[in-house]
Amino acid sequence: MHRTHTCGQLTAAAAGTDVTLAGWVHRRRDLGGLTFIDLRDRYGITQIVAKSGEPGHDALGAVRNEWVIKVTGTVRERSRETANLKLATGGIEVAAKTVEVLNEAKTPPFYVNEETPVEETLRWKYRYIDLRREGPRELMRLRHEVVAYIRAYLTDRDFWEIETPTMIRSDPTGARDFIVPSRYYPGKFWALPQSPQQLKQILMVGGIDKYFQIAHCYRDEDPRADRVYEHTQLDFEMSFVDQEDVMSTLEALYTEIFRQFGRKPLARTPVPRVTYEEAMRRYGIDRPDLRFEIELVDLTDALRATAFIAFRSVIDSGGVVRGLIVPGQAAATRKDVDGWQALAKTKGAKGLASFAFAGTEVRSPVAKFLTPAELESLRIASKAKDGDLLLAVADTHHVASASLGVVRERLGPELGLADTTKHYAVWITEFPLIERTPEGGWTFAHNPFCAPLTPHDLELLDSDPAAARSKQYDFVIDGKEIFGGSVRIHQRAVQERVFAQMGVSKDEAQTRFGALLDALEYGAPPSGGVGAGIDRLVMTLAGTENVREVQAFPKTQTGYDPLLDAPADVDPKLLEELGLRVVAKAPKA
RNA sequence: GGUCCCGUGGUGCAGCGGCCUAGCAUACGUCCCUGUCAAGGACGAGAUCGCCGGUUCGAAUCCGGUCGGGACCGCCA
Repeated sequence: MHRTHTCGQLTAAAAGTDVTLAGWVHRRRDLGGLTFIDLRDRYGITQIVAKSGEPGHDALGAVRNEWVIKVTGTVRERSRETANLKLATGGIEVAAKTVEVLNEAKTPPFYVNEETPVEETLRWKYRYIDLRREGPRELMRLRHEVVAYIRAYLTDRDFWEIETPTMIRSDPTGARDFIVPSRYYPGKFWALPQSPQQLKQILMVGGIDKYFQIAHCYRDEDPRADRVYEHTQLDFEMSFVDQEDVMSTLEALYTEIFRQFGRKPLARTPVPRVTYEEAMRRYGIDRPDLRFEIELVDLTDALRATAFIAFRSVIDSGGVVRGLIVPGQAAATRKDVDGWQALAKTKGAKGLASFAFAGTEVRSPVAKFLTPAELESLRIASKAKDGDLLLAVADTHHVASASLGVVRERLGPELGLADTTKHYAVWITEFPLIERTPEGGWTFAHNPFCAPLTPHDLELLDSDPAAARSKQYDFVIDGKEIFGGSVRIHQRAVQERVFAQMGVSKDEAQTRFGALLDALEYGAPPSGGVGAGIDRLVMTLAGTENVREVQAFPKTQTGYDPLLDAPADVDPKLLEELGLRVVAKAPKA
């Protein structure tokens, strides 16, 4: 061993003993006849000292920041005046007797010993230097501790951790697959899993009963601040359970995770539950941010008799007028409202009407189209207070709600409405089983294996498919989906019925999902589980908005790896063996 | 596929038509200094302002393109 102790370990109890420490030179303070070194490793910082004439003095003067050195010396208690209360080891120092340079270092491209911002690409290229910094290191620690906790927690409760392959069959469901060419089967391809969904259900058929995995998942879609090519999920499944069992198991786990690792407490436990229908009606979104309590209101009845054509026509055709109170923003500028309107339009709104309630007057671009009585009805229906602004959208219930929902999400941070001292968790339940595609067909709302909520919901596929609900449940914190899961369909006939609704024939289903469908015929137990993003969990715990911060070796927004300089060309011989020929070469290469 | 923002010594920022021979902080180098802990002091080296083209008497500064990065929409759990 190169050391007897770490740099975060020594206290006055060790005074007088000889020790050997090894680490990086964090900082050097050379006073001429007296030189100090802060020696750093993952565990902490210890001050090394040598006076003129003492054996280590010359060597300490010669080292530079980030050199790797090994120091042997005597632990010395510091006097009260010279102790450093900011360091755990600040009560002692090591008087150097010998200093061995294990490795010199070039001047680093950015600071290790300061918490100043550095351009991301540079950090990822020199991630090995970045990780020496306290902030990045502590995120790695947090991530490790959370994962270790999950493993221990689930192991204690009879779950088995089982690895599933990272090369599986491509399925054109959901996101674009990353694919890997096969050498034995030229022209055929493996796919990297977007999640181990089918495999974990098959494990349940195999009688594993309780399974989890810390699984890498891949999808080839354009990265964002909070999503990247590859992420890690806690994949989790249990047999002979219904929705309540899975939810209570996970709520217990996550409550405990937030209690142990969260910077902020959970605002409400047990975690409240809201159905999808209620979430859309009250918040206009299926992952509401409950750190602020403003809710959507219905204005249709207040305008039932209006002559204003924009509202009239919508109401006549069965639509609704929905509203959102923006507290205290009666003085909002045209520019503010335009910004919110642009946001509302991204969710399909044709426009966004605003009504400012100031004293007895109601100011609105559309005021001239409404009677005083109607304006008063709006005030009553929206419960607007003096100084409030009412935003309104007329459309179908879904479009009007969703449009105001995105505006609501924006208002929280923009107007500082959110209570940022706590985490606000909520369960969303009773999702639709299927939903309309833009082309007018049907597709699954979450994943194709989600069980109908009741037998009646399965029957609804024949009469009113959009009304059919499922045993899907999402766990949302502060407006972010932390995990989602469902109880699965465990009977082939039911699964095929759901596929049929989405226009997937029996043959096609057999081709794409044959392994799972076959398994369902050999005694599949009822089961349920979740896929829970680890990256997003750690982000939420740490309060960071950027996934790359919680990954050890991140890629850029264009999927480039600055550290390994990947993707890269491969040996043409390899292409030949694989039966591949590059037809078009991207200009970036 | 699209929109917006950014690109200036190693790092982080300022400068936004001539006053820039490009400023500040920090890092880096040399020297002084025996109780520092973001040590202090003195001196020094280091950038033709991402790249290409244009406008102009004159461009880091304005315009167009391009490359790279970031945020977002599309897409995506």
